[in-house]
Amino acid sequence: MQNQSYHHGDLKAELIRMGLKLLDQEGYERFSLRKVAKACNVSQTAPYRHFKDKDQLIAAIAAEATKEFDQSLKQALEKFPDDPKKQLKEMGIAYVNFFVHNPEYLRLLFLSDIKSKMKIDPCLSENHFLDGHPFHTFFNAVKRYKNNSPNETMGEKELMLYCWGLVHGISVLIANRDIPFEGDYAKLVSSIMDSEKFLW
Amino acid sequence: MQNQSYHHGDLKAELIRMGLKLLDQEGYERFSLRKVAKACNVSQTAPYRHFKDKDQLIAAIAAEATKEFDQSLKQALEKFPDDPKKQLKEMGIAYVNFFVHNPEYLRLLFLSDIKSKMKIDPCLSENHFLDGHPFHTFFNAVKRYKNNSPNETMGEKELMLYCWGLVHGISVLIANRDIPFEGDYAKLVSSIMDSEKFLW
DNA sequence: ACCTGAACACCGTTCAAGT
DNA sequence: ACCTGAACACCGTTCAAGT
Repeated sequence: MQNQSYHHGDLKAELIRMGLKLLDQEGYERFSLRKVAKACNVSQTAPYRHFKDKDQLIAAIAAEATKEFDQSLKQALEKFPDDPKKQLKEMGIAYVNFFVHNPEYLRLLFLSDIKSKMKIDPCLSENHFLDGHPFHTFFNAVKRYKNNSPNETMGEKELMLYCWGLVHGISVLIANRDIPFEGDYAKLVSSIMDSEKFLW
Repeated sequence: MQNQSYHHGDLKAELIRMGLKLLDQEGYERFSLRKVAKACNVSQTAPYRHFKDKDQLIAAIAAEATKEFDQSLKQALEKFPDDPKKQLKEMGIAYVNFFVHNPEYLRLLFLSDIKSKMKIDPCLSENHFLDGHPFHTFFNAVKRYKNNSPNETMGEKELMLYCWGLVHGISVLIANRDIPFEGDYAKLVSSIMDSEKFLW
């Protein structure tokens, strides 16, 4: 497949791809630079030609995961192009589903000391408001809902914190198995999302 | 103060206390057994008399943090002994405040691989339903609210996931600075909690 | 420009040995 | 029973050296 990659300048992409894979398999806490290098069949110091340090590799991997995440959210929006409220609900469900199926991404994107890892890619860092960033995608959906719902009393920011906070919290609790309920989580979640009491 | 502790069997408590302090100062990712031992003026292997491995120390520290957390929640409940709805709201605010002021506890309690660290203390593990555990405290508050609100259409479990998820998500986003809003977070949060649209 | 191997400081953990 | 010191395997990172 990628037979022209080794020793040819594709190592950087290879490290990111392999890193993502190992991170998924072994978990964030057992992730190591040396393992990634070994898995790519290069020496332990080879990654330093492409990344300043371990944190920069992690940042690059996080940027990749962020891209996948953003795509999942956008995909959900497409289901109801004309109904901002349904869009918001569908996106919330997609949010939870994404992290339930990729629990290690939660640690990668939200729990690591990303502060120091943020400088490498526009997907991370303070430019949350650029297109391609989940925050941007999510916030836009919230704004469309707000503009379309004259009876909504909450402001955009409150709505954003409320909606994101809710789906994020639910994702963490379910993906991490911190909340000990047996049975069908999807049902629980969608029953929350469907409740007319809330904005959904 | 604790002059009779070294070489006297108090090392275990000392390790937990010092571990909590170092975890707060240096963060979960830079936490190390050897540093804790050195800070307690014992050799690097001394902790192994009291804990099977590093994870068991972390579990003991997490149990301590869990206790503090539970006390914060219970304290909030006492403000409105007769109003389950106000209690729930007040507890939600306390939840967010606790983690905003102890951001490292979020990593400790919810992001670490606690699965493997759970066997040491009743505060963790599957006995979420025992008294002394925040889950128990929170769930009871939800039940009281539900029993007192005949118009509430959501079931207990949905309410639990909804309430816990919401305050947890908000805690993570604010404590981690993942949501880039300038200004007064407390105001945003309490405006969400005060919204009559939601059960609060 | 890109990669390697030796080296250093720091980990977690085990084990034989001391009191 | 409780603690120490040497030792081992594994880290991240630096540096001189190879192509």
